[in-house]
Amino acid sequence: MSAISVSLPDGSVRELAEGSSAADLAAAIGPRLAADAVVAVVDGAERDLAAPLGDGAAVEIVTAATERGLHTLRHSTAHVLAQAVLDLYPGATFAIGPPIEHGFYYDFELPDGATFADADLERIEARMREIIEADQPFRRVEMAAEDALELFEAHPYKRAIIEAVALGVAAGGDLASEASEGGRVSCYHNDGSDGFVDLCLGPHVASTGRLGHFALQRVSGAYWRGSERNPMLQRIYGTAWATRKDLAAHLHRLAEAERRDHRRLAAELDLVSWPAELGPGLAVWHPNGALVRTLMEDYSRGRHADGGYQFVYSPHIAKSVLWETSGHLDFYAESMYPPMEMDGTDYYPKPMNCPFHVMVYRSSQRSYRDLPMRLFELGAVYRYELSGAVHGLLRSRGFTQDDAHIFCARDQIATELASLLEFVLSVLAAFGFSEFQAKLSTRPAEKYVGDEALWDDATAGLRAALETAGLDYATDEGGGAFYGPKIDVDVRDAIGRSWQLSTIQVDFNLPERFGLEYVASDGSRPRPVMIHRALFGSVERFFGVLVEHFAGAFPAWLAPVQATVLPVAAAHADYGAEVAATLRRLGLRVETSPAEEPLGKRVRNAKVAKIPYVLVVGDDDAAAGTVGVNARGAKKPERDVPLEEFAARLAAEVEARS
RNA sequence: GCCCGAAUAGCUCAGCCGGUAGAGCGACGCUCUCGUAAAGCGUAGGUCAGGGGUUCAAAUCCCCUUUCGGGCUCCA
Repeated sequence: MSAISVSLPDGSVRELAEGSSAADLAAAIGPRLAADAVVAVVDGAERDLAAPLGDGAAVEIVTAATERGLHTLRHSTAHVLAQAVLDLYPGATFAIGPPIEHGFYYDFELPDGATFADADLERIEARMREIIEADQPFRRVEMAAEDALELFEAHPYKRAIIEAVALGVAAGGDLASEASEGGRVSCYHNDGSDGFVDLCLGPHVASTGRLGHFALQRVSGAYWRGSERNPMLQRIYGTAWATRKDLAAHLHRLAEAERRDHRRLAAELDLVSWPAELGPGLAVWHPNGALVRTLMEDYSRGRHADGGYQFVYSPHIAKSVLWETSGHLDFYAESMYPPMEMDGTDYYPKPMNCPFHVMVYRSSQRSYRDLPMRLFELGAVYRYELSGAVHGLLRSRGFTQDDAHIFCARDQIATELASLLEFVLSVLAAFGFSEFQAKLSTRPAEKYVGDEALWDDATAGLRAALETAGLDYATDEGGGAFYGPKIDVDVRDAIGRSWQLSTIQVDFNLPERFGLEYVASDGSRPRPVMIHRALFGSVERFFGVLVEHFAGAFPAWLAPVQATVLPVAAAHADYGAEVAATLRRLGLRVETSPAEEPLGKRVRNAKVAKIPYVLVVGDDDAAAGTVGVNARGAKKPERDVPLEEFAARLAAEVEARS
């Protein structure tokens, strides 16, 4: 028997018997690797472990410890889900079942339009565990597309995929992962099953026994190929991990996210509510929420004043002619509220503030000496969001943009962008965010306005700003809007979720449409460039993100109540009032709670309200001018802290915004 | 907008196969005056989201509407 040699990622070379597979290679390297192996990457392409290796191949054994391995694990688990559903629901057919972040899903169609209920998940999951227990091998078979069409005769969605990927019938791009190209497709049989076979490009784990740390999560509807013109399929979502521990950690993160849900905390902390009478996506702000919001806005205004911005205001509605000129009625109409007619003219609620700021710019002749001109407004906008898309403060129909528009000369773009990005990051950092991820979106291939040199300049400016800021960023080639390139900034919150907040967009379009110009030093009249910039994005959404980030425990500078004073008994009420008054004179937000309830109860109430400091005052304190300090998060309370010392400490904490 | 699910006291929820509404917390009142996460007793509070239908009888079954949740799509 002749031998083949293959190379490993570390550069070493191994001799194997001809016909050996990646699984054999893993076994030859060590039993641990053989057990952990999920798939192989052979000459750069993912392959099943069972696939025979060619002489001279470069082979990497992939374990579930890597993203790639996990991906396969999840993909294979999706197949097991499909097998379970087809077993349990006669007449069911299946569509696609890819791995996704943290898990997988599979889309099905049940006979006679039947649907899954949450209770079905238990039954399906039990069947999946039986399939995993049976340790069925995944066996790859390649065949001509025509044969596959016959094999999947009873499954119209599979047939559609085959036609799309192998026979050139137009289809959505994400389906390409489901089968191979060139008139041939691949399928995976589960040996030992009741003849289950799925159309799939692979690769898969060696057998179902390799799987197991998964949970089915929910069922929902999803359109075939994501288009609302297509039939609605039944989608089942699940999560799958390499180890029991990873699965438990993921489920714990989900529970933590639920605990932090801003809609729940908004009710518990009396911040915001959504009365049904207002309609979807429309909130009212209660005193506590409004106070936090005011503090956020005041801080933002202060920073903008320092940053050379000028404040402007604009109305909530404007005549249709404004939106015709701006182009919004052409490309944004479906997100706009319908017009209201008055005196024979249509007025539209504004979905954006930019045209108004353009009006401010255009209100008088501008000189190069006026540039860059930075206009800022906390502008309320209204957008028609699909009713099913509305979600608390994070997605609403009315919200307030912290919107700035910067008008500058072409040669000022780069410096302006650099200082702009630095400004954005510095303000976000003040709210407790330290991890950022940016995305640079460049010129679309087809439809765009402005000349290429201008795009190149602006894009280079954005890139330089990102690099100066030392920001981690990805480039979305061709992902920019038609009117200019942009940077989006995501922040990572306390439990690792990322939120898209800030955006910096260069715009060559509006200055053109509104015929903006300025008088240059040589007397010529060039067009200014406009930069749109939202920092919080939406004040409401940013507030919601903050609530979740802090789990409702706002830092002292933002907390609606910074300290609560609890007299031990009625006899200490006067001293308690004195303590509260002293702190209030320093501008601190302090409440007192009289001794009508037991102290333990009042401490509990303060803790539940997530108040940063609980101050307990009794005989000793009244005599010595001290307070007992029970700080949020501290292991045990401090006793006999001089009032001046505590006041200075809280004032310093507020000042430092820590 | 579409699919699935949900809506019972201010909040969290119980209420089975239809027989006519309950708890805990909260609020209010009285008692208790207390050194660090829930004192005791009492009172009020619900057209069971709204409307229609089936039935001797509907919180419960059916239809419509509204709002919410999870998705699809979209996005700040």
